[in-house]
Amino acid sequence: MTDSLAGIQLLSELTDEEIKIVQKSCSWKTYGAGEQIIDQHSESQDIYFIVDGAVRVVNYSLSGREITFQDLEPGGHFGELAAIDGLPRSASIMVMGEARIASLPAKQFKNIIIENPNIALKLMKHLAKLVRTSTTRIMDLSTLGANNRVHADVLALARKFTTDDLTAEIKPIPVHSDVASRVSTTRETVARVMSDLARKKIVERTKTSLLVKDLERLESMVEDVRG
Amino acid sequence: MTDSLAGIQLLSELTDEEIKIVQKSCSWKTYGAGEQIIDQHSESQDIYFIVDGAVRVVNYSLSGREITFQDLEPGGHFGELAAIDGLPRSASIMVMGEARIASLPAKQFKNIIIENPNIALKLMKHLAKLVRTSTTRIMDLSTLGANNRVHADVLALARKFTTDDLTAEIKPIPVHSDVASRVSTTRETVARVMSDLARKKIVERTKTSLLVKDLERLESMVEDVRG
DNA sequence: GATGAGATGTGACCAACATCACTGAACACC
DNA sequence: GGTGTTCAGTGATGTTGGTCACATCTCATC
Repeated sequence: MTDSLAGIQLLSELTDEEIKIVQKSCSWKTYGAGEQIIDQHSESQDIYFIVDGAVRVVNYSLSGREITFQDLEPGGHFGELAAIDGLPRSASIMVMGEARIASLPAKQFKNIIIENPNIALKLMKHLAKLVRTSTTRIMDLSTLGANNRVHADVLALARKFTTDDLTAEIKPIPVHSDVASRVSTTRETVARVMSDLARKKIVERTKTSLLVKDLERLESMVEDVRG
Repeated sequence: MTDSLAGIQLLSELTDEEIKIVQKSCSWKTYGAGEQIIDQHSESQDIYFIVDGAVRVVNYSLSGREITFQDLEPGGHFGELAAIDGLPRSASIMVMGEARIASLPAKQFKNIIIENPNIALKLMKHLAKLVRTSTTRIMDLSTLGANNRVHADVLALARKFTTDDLTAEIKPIPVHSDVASRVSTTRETVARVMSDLARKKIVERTKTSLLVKDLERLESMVEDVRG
């Protein structure tokens, strides 16, 4: 495997030359499934680039409940917050599957930002997006009931996998406890909502995928409440 | 009144000369109590600076419920998100009292950012802070019950007004419905929690202020659950 | 004071959901 | 083919807190 930052979206403005320089400043490491890359309360301030594999941004409450914030894919990055403001980590990062990760010290990252206004702007857009998604999540938590949040999550998944405009094939089948952790409810509630959606012929569980058979109806179930 | 941007934190790195130039590009306006400066679904992309007065960042659900995100003071700014990414507004802004506001078109704001890396960095820190506060709010909504969230809010207020380390005098007395809107619950629940805190001698309502008499106990009520 | 608009305090009621406790599937690995 | 592990489905039960419906209270204003 060739360790390259060529696919990192945040850095795509850099020239090949510049990328090579950054590459050399990075520490490279492969993490195994379930490993914790960043612990919520660690002091490090590096920024990390996902070259291969996927990671999950999570947080745990005292009671042990797990809250999922995002799943990140190759080309993405994490750890920007601490790199920018020097404060403790705002969340933990856990590896799903196996992942090849590059990390860069905050100082050098800041230099890149200062010297490349385009990257700075890109990073700002990225942060703005984070704020926006957080905002809608807060709205959802404040105004929707747990079942509606599950509906909304299934709908969001469906939109990523939509075949035509009426149906979608979500593959692989989402694990209930993952959904629960994304929308802040319990595994059981998710199971009940899924059963209910199946009973209403809105979704159908097959061997390998979750078919959304009536996208419209699902949409209306969410929009009736969310607006 | 002299219209000046001298007190705007985000722009404090600019020289007096530069500030004057920016000032001229701004539109200035005074808003009355209750006026809406930004409507959630408007298309504008200006950034706004609060010269005098205070504004509230809010959002309304379809069902009419009001969710408060932040209260902003003189020296602050809002509307950065749309100015940065060009997307629709993420929230509405309403004026409390009366306010003097300057607005600057996105394009010119972006120029400032590109030409002043320090300001860019400052803005990034600001965005990072927004993400962090959103994150803890999501955690609170996901893991704390409504009463605990009220406790947490009172505690946060108390910390802003702390006299010694044991007590605090919150002045003016927070309006219950405002608290409710900040922590996503109902006015009634806030009233009940406040009654309960008073019964336990943790707070005391006087003519003009809310005394927190046992800060420690309040802290432990929150930390037992939050961590 | 009289009148009215906000803001509060509290009881009664009920729906939504978390929790607990199992039973079953599905699938990998000896 | 047995055995362990992870995931899914579902009933019973209890709590939380939202909703409704009033009764006050406090001020400002005429």
